[in-house]
Amino acid sequence: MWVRSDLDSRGRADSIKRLRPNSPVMTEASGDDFLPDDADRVRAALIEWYEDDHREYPWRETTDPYPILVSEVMSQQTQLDRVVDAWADFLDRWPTVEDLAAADRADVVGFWTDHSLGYNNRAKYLHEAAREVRGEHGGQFPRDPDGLQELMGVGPYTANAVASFAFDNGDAVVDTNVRRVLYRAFGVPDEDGEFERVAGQLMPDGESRVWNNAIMELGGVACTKTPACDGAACPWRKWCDAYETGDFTAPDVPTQPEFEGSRRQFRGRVISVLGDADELPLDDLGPRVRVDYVPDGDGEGGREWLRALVSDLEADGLVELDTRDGDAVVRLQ
DNA sequence: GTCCCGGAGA
DNA sequence: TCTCCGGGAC
Repeated sequence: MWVRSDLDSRGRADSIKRLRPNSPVMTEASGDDFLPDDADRVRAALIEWYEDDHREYPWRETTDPYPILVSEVMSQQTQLDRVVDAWADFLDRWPTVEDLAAADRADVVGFWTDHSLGYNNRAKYLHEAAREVRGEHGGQFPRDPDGLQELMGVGPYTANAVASFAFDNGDAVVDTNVRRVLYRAFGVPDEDGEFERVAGQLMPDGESRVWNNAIMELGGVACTKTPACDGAACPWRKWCDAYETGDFTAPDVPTQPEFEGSRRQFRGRVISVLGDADELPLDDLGPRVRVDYVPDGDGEGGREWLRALVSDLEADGLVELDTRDGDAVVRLQ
């Protein structure tokens, strides 16, 4: 059974908010929060899932902060595929932070341009950061997020990432992937510093390296904009609000496109989904067609909305809607 | 994601 | 003055 099937995530968010302001009985450790009661199982499940299998990137094989910083800066603007080559070339040319600090700015910017790494301001920042490490830190990177964040071009995100991956000494990383995961799984509201607060509470103490890798991997391969819960064997399915309700809305998932275009788009998606799943119940098809599918919803994105869409496709001779045994099953015609 | 700038409020 | 926040640029 669902541990929290009686709770509505938004209603819960509201009640939490009323309790929170400076309530003396509310402490970080009070446990009254968005997380399930068995949060330790949630943590263990994710780490196990990550360690069992994950994408491999060369910068995950080092704990040297310099190459890690380079990878983070590059990743902020470029698809990971392109970063892999550029990263290797960059380190080939400037193997250490001292080498980079000694380089001419124009060469670093030139490298950025030659490798199509986007806004060359980043190259400037990276070069400047290297000089700060040399000049203000004796050639050694700061080992904590606050120290790292003082480096040019290093904000809260990158500071935590480097502190985590290099020194296993970071706080919970909060990027759009993590926000999406927390919003969907536990109904964490998109307001104030709620993501940061809950993310920090969820992260196991002193395990920032594996944890931040794992939760970002989750958002990167399973809890994607169009979710792949089953395909990626998401370890949080039994705790996940969105998996339970079928509502995969998220802060970074664009809301409905123009009505006319959307209908055409959804028709196409139905066909595409059915293409690699021979037949699907209506409610399984729904979430794959639109992330904000809610079976019980009565308007756009509800079961009846989907049934109507499928009926049109059936009339066009594209799909088959089989309602013989109680629930409707859709397949390609 | 980070920086910078301009406006609002203390 | 100084800090916080939104908005835009890179």
